[in-house]
Amino acid sequence: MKDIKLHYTDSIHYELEQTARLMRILTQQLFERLELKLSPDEYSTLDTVSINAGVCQRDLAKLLLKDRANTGRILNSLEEKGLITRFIDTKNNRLVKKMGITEKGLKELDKINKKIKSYLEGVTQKTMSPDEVTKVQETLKKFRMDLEKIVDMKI
Amino acid sequence: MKDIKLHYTDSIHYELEQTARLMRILTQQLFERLELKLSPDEYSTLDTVSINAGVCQRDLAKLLLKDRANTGRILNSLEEKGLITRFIDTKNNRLVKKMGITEKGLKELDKINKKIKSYLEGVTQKTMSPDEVTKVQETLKKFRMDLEKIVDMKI
DNA sequence: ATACTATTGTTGTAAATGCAACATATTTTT
DNA sequence: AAAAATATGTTGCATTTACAACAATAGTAT
Repeated sequence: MKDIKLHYTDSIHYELEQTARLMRILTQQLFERLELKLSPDEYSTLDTVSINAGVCQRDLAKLLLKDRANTGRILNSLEEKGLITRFIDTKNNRLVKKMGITEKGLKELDKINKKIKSYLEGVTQKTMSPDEVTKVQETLKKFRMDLEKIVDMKI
Repeated sequence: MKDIKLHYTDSIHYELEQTARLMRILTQQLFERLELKLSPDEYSTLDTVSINAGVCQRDLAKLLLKDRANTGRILNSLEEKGLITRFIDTKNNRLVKKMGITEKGLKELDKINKKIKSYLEGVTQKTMSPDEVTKVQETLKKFRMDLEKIVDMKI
C-alpha cells in the first residue's frame, strides 16, 4: 500500500522542471542587473561554440537542444556582434556552415564568466556542499545521457 | 591552479537546464503519442489545483512559476473542458477567483497518471536507483526552496 | 476625506519558440 | 542514369511566453 508519489508534483520531473525554471529566471535577472550585452541564451551558445570549435550548425543545435531555425538566428546575432565568425566548409562531402569564436568573443565570454561565476557559485553553495553539487551534477549528467538516447530529437 | 569548471557547460546550472529541457521534450512526445486530451502544462496545472484546493489565481501562479496572465489562460482552457470550476471568494477582504477540480477533472487526472506513471518511472529507473532518485529529488527541493527566496518573482 | 499605494485578474503586444515547408546539394536505390 | 531519400540551412507561421497597461477594489497615509 505504498502510495507515495502519486502526484506529478512529487516526481523528480516536476522538481527538475521547477528548479530549472527558477534558475533561468535568476540568471535572466542577473544578466539584466549586470547590464551584459548578451542574453543568457547567447551566452551559453557562445560558450558552447568556444568549446566545440568547428562544429556545423546542426551539430551545434543538437548540443544546445534547440531546433536549427533558432540556432541559426542566435548565431546571426552573435555574428553581427562580431563574437563569432562563420565560414563554409564540408562535412562528409556536404557543404556546411561552421563557426569559431573570435578574439572579441573570447574576451566577452571571459568577461561575463568573471562577472557571474562567483555569484552563481554562491547561490549553489548556499544550499549544497561542493560534494553534493558534484554528486547531483554527475547523477544528472548520467540521466541526461540516457534521456538523449530515448528522446527522438528531430533536429 | 585548479581551473576546472570555468565553462558554463560544466556548471550545475547548465546540467539542470539541459536535463529539464530533454525531460520536457520527452514528456511532450509521450503526451502526443498517447493522444491525451491535455497538454503537459494543463496536466501539471490540473495536478497542482487538485492538491491546493481553494487557492486564488495569483497564488497558483506562484506555485506554477508562471505569470498571472498565462495562468489565467490555462485555467480558462481547463474550465472550458469542465475539469475545474471557478468561483468568486474573498481572501484578506479582497475578491479573488478560487478554483477546484471537478469530478471529471479528477477522473481525467487519474487516467493520465495511470497512463504515464510507469513509463516515466521506467525512464528514471533506467539510470538511477530509487535511492538516488530520492536523494537528487531532496537536494533539488532544498535548492529550489533557497532559489525561491532569492529570486524576485514579480507575480 | 481625499489621495496614494497595493492586490487581483484581464487584455494587448512584442519577443521567443517550435514546427513545417522550402531550396540546395549529396548519397542511395532501382 | 533517373528517382528517391537524406542532410543542411533558411523562411514563414502559428503557438507560447513574458511583460506592461489597465480596471476594479481595498487598505494606508496625509
